[in-house]
Amino acid sequence: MRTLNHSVIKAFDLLDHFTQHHPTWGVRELAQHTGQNKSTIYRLLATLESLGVLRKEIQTDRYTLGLKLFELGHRVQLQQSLVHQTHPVLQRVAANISETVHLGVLRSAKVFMVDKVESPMGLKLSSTVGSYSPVHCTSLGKILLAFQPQDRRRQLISDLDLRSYTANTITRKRLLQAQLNEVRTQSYALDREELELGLICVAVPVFNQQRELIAALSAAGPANRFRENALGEYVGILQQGASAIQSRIGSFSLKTIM
Amino acid sequence: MRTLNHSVIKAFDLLDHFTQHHPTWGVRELAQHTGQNKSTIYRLLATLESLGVLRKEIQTDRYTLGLKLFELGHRVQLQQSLVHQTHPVLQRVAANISETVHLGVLRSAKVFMVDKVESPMGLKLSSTVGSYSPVHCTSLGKILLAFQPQDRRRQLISDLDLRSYTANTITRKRLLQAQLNEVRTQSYALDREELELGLICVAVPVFNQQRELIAALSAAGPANRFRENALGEYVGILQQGASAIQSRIGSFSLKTIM
DNA sequence: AAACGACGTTTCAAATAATGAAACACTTGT
DNA sequence: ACAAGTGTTTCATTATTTGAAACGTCGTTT
Repeated sequence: MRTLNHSVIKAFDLLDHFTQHHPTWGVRELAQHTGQNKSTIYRLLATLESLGVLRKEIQTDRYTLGLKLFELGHRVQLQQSLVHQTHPVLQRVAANISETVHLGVLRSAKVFMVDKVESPMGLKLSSTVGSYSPVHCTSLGKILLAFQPQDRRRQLISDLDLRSYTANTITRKRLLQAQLNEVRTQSYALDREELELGLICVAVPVFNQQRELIAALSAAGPANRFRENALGEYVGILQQGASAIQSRIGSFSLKTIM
Repeated sequence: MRTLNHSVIKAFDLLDHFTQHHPTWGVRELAQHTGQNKSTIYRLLATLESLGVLRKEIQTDRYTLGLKLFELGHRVQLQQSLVHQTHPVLQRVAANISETVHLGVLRSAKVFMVDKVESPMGLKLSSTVGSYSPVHCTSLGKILLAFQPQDRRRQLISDLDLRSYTANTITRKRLLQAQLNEVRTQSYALDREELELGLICVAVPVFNQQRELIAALSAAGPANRFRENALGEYVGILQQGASAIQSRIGSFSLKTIM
């Protein structure tokens, strides 16, 4: 049978607690939060620190993610042919559209940010490669849902938690379903301040040459800079980018990276 | 006493074998290379795969670094105020100088690439954030050595392995010593095809506001584009970037990230 | 000053999980 | 059909992880 190594699982479970939201942890705090014994947590944290995976702040005795993960994480990027191929396209799109551009894939029912290029403007969205966003209130997420095969889409939607972030967030599945149908026919998706007030995004699907959905490409910017009548133009630039990616990645499939 | 978790240490030791040079491993291969039992390796790899830390290629049954590390690695970057502060400066320098720009710090006697912005030119150096380079044959390395406190510098140099990469590589410690003295007086360092033929780099030191050496900033490009009489100009732009970083990072110290 | 509380750290016997040689299952090339 | 190469599973032996309690240290409160 498949007997996994529990210590290693525990270690990575601990690492997952170090989020953008909660970047530092003390021994007792983490022990209490995970329900484990504080000795165990202490030893695991000390081990991870000795490896450079965590770093202990000398003044506070609290732990943070360390450079070893930075190093390992960037080795992955290398081997990820996807990002390597798409980044130049994103740069061009960002330059043309003058807004922050993102590339996201679907991963465990969330939008996983694979790459971004920031807007040249002073006021811009500052987001995070490697982080997750909800699917139901982002343009990337709507694209990634809408172009899923029907049964997979149903499954995903039925498991969704339509948490509300702003007054504009879609919180009813029927409404989401309807909007996804619309997205599929018009081939682009919008997020009108549904995740954050003042933030508007437009996204289009990215297919490989077998016409399998690979990712979604979006532009995001402040609502007051968004010109309603220029929507067609935004979509056009994004679609141009999407097809540039398509011709670059060929028959690349998500199965080769996930 | 300090009793570390051996399983966790072993797991990260395995991860360190997945390098740019050798990105995939099979069970037996890795077992032989580490001198461990193949059952042990098998179970550790299976565990890491179940966590998304490794990914098993379905066709070959070989393992590669997975998206979980990509995710964790990018969480570190966030918390690393250094990169967050310096990236915009690097962008400006890269635009002004039209070459690939790097920011590196000294880590375990090697140059650790913290950030880069690629040249807008077609022909450019394609390097890797999160990787290590030798100190004795890179402009970044020479800066990071030259501006070390004297005793630390002696220690570092005495432990160095002056491996030869090209005919230009400095392989004698006396010569390196002499050049470092020169670097210190002129406040910039050169690498004239010492690591790779056809590649020339210029670097300057980056200090914090306490005048402690934090990092080195370099521009790298093809030798045939390097104009000898424009050296002063390159150095000027880099130094301008270095002082922009200095005023941004304030009293930031390497102790807070390493 | 002394007592307190909160923290990381260490101890040691008991409980548990990791180990490795061998057998197994499977694929690939001869 | 065979051989040689994979990854995978087994199970008794071995070594490690575990957790309650005690310890040392810091800053705050009495």
